[in-house]
Amino acid sequence: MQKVTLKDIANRTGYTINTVSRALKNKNDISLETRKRICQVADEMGYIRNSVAGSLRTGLTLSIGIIAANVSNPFFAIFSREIEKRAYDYGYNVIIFNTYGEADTELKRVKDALSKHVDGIVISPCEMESKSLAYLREAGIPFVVIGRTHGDEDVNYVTADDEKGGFLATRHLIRHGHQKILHLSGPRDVPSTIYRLNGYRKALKEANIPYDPRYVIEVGLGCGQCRQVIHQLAENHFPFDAIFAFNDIIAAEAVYAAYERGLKVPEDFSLVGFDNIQKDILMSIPLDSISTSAESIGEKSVDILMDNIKHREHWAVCQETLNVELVTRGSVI
Amino acid sequence: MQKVTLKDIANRTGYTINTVSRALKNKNDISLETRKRICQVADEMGYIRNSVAGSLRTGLTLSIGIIAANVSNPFFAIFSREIEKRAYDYGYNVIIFNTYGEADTELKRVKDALSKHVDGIVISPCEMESKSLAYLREAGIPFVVIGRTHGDEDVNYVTADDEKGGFLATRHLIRHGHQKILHLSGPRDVPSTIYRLNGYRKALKEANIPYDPRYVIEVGLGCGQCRQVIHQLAENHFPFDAIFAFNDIIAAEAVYAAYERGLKVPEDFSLVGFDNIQKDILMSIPLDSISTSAESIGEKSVDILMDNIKHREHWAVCQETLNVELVTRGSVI
DNA sequence: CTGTTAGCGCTTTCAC
DNA sequence: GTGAAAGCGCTAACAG
Repeated sequence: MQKVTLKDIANRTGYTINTVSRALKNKNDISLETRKRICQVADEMGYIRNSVAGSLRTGLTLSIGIIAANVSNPFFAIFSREIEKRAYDYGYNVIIFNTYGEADTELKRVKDALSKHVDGIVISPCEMESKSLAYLREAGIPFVVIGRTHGDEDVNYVTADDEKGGFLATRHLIRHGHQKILHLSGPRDVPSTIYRLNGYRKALKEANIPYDPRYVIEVGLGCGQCRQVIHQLAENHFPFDAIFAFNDIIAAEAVYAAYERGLKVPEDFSLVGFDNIQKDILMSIPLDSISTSAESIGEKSVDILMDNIKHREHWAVCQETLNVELVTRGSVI
Repeated sequence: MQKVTLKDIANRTGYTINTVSRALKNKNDISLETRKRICQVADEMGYIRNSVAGSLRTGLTLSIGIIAANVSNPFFAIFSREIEKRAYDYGYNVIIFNTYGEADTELKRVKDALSKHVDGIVISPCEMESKSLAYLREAGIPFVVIGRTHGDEDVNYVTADDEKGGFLATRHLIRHGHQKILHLSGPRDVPSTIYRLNGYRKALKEANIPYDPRYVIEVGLGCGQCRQVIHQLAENHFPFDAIFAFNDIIAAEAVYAAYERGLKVPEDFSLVGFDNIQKDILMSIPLDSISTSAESIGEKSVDILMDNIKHREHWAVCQETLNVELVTRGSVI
């Protein structure tokens, strides 16, 4: 099928291209009658606006990019969904760019996104001091960093209140009488790791439980790393009666590993995760977790981006730490 | 920062826009020296190609659309990742469009995608007789339907060998001595549902186990529906010693529900799922499942699309049923 | 109310 | 080897 353009409609109706364009936009400097006629003909001819041409003209593509490690990771999957949905409400599309946690790939993908002229970018950088962020600042495109705070005063970010989350999770375990609480911590260089750990320590302190560094174990985010850790602990008969995991994915892995050794949650140990992915994805066992309470990170990111795009030249920086709350399902007894 | 265009580079180097364009494309009708010089200057000036302009000119956007119910569903999350990765290898980007299983939304999103001038579309239609598909055919854009076969001879599709999968899953359970095998079946109007059920029946027949329709229960794909079913069965003391679930997500939900009633997998019943999402996402318990054996559905879809795009005017239709195999992890004893 | 004109940034064809 | 010119389809500014 031939593509129908404004020109075709113009030829058919006898109006000029410009009039057709304005009529289809429902501008009221075109008579109602003409508008109706033109819209009808456009419809008949199966006209679909070529937004590539429009974008070239207006300088806006009405699309944003998501740059993250891997959209098949449930956290990012949910995140992408949230973003796509919110963006849609603003009339925006979403292009996904997976970095697989590689800095080089990340930079390439940032350039790809820029080349596609996305109007804004949501990025979860794979490194703290990321070249990509410097690049994005240079480029002068609106972007929001998510999941990790950022030193610079002039970079947008959205993150959950990690310290409070860590505190709530740990206090929850303590209140159920647990004392030997393992913290399966995230990668050292991720800010959230530090904050969640701080929350953990704060809760211990509040309960006068001495902090024992052997109970904090760093777990890579790669698949299978947590499993090893659990197996090793079991091997050594390391005593613990509860786990606070850096996130729900690590928690799930802990359950899996425990299962392999004949340990059950919550009978053999209680467990709390983080991110509450279970609000969107069923996880085969109930898992207590920490969730942002009002808006989600994805939604907030889009709101910021849209604000920035609207105030093209001088936008306001927004650094948001979202409130969190505990969600209980029964993995703590 | 001001956007750098070919014109800027032309001004700076003294060459014409055209020469710059050709030089950056490394065309060999430009002298090597000039090419080097121009590329260097482009680099210095931080030039990023405006692919919107290029697309308008060439008619190709180098992006494809994924239209599916919901990318936060693990199956589609993995699927999107596969597609994004493969597309990237071809120099393509991916735009996501969530339909939330609503036919109206789906059609809108198809039009959005067409408006964005994607070069091709991978779609998992929410209805069997989808208006969207008719629309896509009209539009003459390459598209691949996934996950469900399609009556029309001239529509591309990729699907797993559902019947074989259903057969392998059920035979696996039978071989472990199970006789009272529940099949948590998918929605009636999804072709895969029928095929997987056929496989189930075939395996029963092979083992001379009479088919009992009470053992096939249709479960909606919405969250929580499977849970109800399991609870009801438990309430009624309906006897079963194994479950073959339509997919891994339903399987996960079954585990969850069973857990709530104090039943464990595999001690209290064995369980097999479908899609093997666990190859990418950890599921807290080991789950036997059915997987496509060589290429994945996502990869194959992209390959087909790229072939269609290349042979712009008269492409070959490709209807592919991918071979499947059983993956065991210990949820069947 | 509608038409005219110009141009977004790139690629392609053809000429020199 | 390089330049000149045209045009992809749309929109914005201005004219009438």
